[in-house]
Amino acid sequence: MSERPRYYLTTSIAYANNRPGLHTLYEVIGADAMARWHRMGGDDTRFLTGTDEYSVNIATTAAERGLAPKAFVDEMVALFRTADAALGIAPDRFIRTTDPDHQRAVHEVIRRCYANGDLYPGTYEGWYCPNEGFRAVSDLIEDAAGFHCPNHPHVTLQWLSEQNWFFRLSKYQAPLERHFAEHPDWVEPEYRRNEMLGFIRGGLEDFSASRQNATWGIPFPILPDGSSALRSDDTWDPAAGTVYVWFDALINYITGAGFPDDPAAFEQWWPADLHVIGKDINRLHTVMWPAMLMSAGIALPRKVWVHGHLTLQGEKMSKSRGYFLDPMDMVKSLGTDGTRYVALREVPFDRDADVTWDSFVRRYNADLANDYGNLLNRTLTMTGRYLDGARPEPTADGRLAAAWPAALTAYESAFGACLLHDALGALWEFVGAANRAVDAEQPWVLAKAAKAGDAAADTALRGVLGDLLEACRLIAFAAAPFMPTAAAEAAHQLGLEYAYGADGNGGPPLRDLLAWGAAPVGGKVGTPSPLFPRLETESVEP
RNA sequence: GGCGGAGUAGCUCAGUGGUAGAGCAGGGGACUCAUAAGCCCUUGGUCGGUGGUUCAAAUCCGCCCUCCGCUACCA
Repeated sequence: MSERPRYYLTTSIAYANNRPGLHTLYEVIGADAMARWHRMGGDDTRFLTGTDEYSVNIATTAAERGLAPKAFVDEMVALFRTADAALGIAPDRFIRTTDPDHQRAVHEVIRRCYANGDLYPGTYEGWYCPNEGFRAVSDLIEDAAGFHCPNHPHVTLQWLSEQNWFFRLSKYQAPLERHFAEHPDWVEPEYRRNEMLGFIRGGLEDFSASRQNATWGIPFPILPDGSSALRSDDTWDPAAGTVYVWFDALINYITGAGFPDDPAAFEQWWPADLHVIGKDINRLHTVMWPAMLMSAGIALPRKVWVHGHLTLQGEKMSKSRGYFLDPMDMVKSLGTDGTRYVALREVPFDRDADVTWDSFVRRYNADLANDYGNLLNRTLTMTGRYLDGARPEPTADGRLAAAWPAALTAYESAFGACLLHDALGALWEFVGAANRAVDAEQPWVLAKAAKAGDAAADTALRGVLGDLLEACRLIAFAAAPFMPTAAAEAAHQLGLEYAYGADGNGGPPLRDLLAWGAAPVGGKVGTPSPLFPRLETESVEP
């Protein structure tokens, strides 16, 4: 087993009922950048993402399209995988809840919870909207005619009851409160933690862990009398019902770590260091999931990070209503790295943000084309023209050498706090410093004097260009978790080796490369070519 | 309704007692290595409203207005 520190992080699994939008993949891009940061940093890293594929809704949607549920989700999952690839997302495993090992994991968790007395047969009753399923009374509209679903006001609601297995969440109120108290930063940002703590303190009800009549789901492995639902012909008795999606979906995180098939792997990877999730599923991850794990006797994840949502022109993204950004279209216009950058720079990772296509293009042009890409381009052009491409060494006492340590510290600190937008902001402060240094030092003036025989000017010129090349190198490598392809290309143009693989593994510990002056001595720079071509707003449409 | 958060320049936000800030967008300028990019300067705000505390309030307190989050069986 490896001696390196290990790091296991996950995204939530995407509901495979439609093709993916940027609002869904935003989280995966962020987690992928984090995974790369750890891989490049030398950690033994495992990054899990995937799809949530069961549920009554998916079975219904599949039927509407005339497909078997599995054929339908296969189609959706292919779209997710294509989009992931286009965005440069490199999971160590793409998990699907329809994977066979996930069913084994779910069954094992259920057996453990049952053995612990936390699963019992009961009856669930409530208002049922044929289009949306059971609805909380607080979500319904009440008028003289009775209750109505807010989204389907003309559909008659039914009062239904069904026989379900229940999970004894009520038993875990005190243990959860204790866990929140003893691990104050286990849910972040803090306001998200407080919301859930408030929810827990308000009292917890048991929740359904199975559905009686849903067939598209993992078979529930236990019959109401406690006997196994596995029949002699090796099939599961449908009378036991299926596992409720929200009970099975969360378990993917341990399936993906090797539970229960590979105890050695599970020992290595669990507990997860980080679950990256969206605010809409906070309760599932920070109330239900830890209770399930406690019941099954499994350690709790170390941290849950709750990011915000993207809205498009003030509207919740929704494909059917036209408020939708297709990541594939973005990649077409902004490139893989451009899309990753603007998504993570323009949307604060700790709260909601409204985005527009224009805001992305503006950000791309300002930060990538104008500031960073142009910095690299002008630096390389001057090195080629004034020094015949020979790469001079950076100085130890220039203004950029002095500015770098603080920039790196701010970058790492924001990254460690999951504030990815702030990390990029800190790095781009340094990009600005490098651009200001060009104008302050005026290498073209130095070059003219050097050509006329001024030895001091020649020394100064080499120092300035050495510093600028070093700044470009540091920016490229530091930004590599966000923009891996551009980092490799920038290194190539700088005449430097880029030893990391496509997923960020391999290569030296990134921290070693991020020291001022860590560049190899000597050599020549390559041919400059615009890294991020400038976009004209008018000619680019999503 | 309850609990929590927020309202500051066109946009996104920083600023917790001492004469209003940043980035982007807009305007002007000098330069020229560069992706007509970069750099310098600059327009622009009764800091949601109102009443108080204080020598002094965006900043503290009261009330009001607006917006947002959480408030369990879609996930």
